[in-house]
Amino acid sequence: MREEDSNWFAKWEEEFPKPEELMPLSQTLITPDLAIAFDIPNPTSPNPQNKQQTPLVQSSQPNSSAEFESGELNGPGCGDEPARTLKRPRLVWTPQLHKRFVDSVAHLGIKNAVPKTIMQLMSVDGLTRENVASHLQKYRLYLKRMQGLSNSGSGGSNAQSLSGADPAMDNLFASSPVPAHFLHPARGNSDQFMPFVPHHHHMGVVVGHHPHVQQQYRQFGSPGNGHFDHPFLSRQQSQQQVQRMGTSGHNGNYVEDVDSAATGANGRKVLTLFPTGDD
DNA sequence: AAGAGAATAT
DNA sequence: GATATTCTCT
Repeated sequence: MREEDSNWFAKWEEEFPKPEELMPLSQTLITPDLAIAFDIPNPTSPNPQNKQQTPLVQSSQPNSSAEFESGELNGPGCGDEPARTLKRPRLVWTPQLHKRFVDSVAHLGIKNAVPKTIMQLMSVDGLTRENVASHLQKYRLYLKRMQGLSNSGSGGSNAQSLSGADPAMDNLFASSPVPAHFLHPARGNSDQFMPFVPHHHHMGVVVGHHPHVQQQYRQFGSPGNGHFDHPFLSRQQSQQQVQRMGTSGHNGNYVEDVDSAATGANGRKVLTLFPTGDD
């Protein structure tokens, strides 16, 4: 069909931030606090940069980073558990994260859009299946609600301009467009499935205690590749080599999705990525 | 046994 | 209300 169909993933890929644009994320399996508590020297790089203690959260970049919000503190008394059993802070679904989520779901097709697959496609470090499952549950609710309200010839994809019956709009889900085919059930539509392409864009997952220090959480390079057993390829890829699939057609790709979500026709960039508290 | 989905809890 | 956790069913 159209080349859009054949290259959908290429275009989709372009939506993602390039490695350079991603947050510097230093590979930290152990939280700084934990490391200090155990007198473990920083296993990664010496990190000459002093991490900013400023409570400033998300504003430096349109980085696609998920944020965690730590509800409880793990005092120095309970620091004997491996990081594995440590309780994860609450995941905060930022518009970026959600965008990623929606994109994944959209491109997977409803059929394959199950938590595990979505999670893999999203390739967000630290994201768990339950995180996705939980979000998916809510997202489906949102879609369902929307279907119910928009059945009267919404004509377009902006079903949200119908009755003001979508309070969820101001929260999160409205921040990313819902693919049209989501709004009406799959009819006679052949299942479009695809082998997921593991992007090694690691979105940083940031954990915050309070409006205070943020720590970087673990980073999973779960490529989900089961067929990389080539004997001659012992440890082939670091996450620095970003293999673009033959999309070398154009290189002038620029991210515009998330950022231009609120970009008016004027071309003025209104940063509404996060609640800057300005509006 | 793993995982999806709904129900329930925090 | 948002996200996590538990439970049931496949």
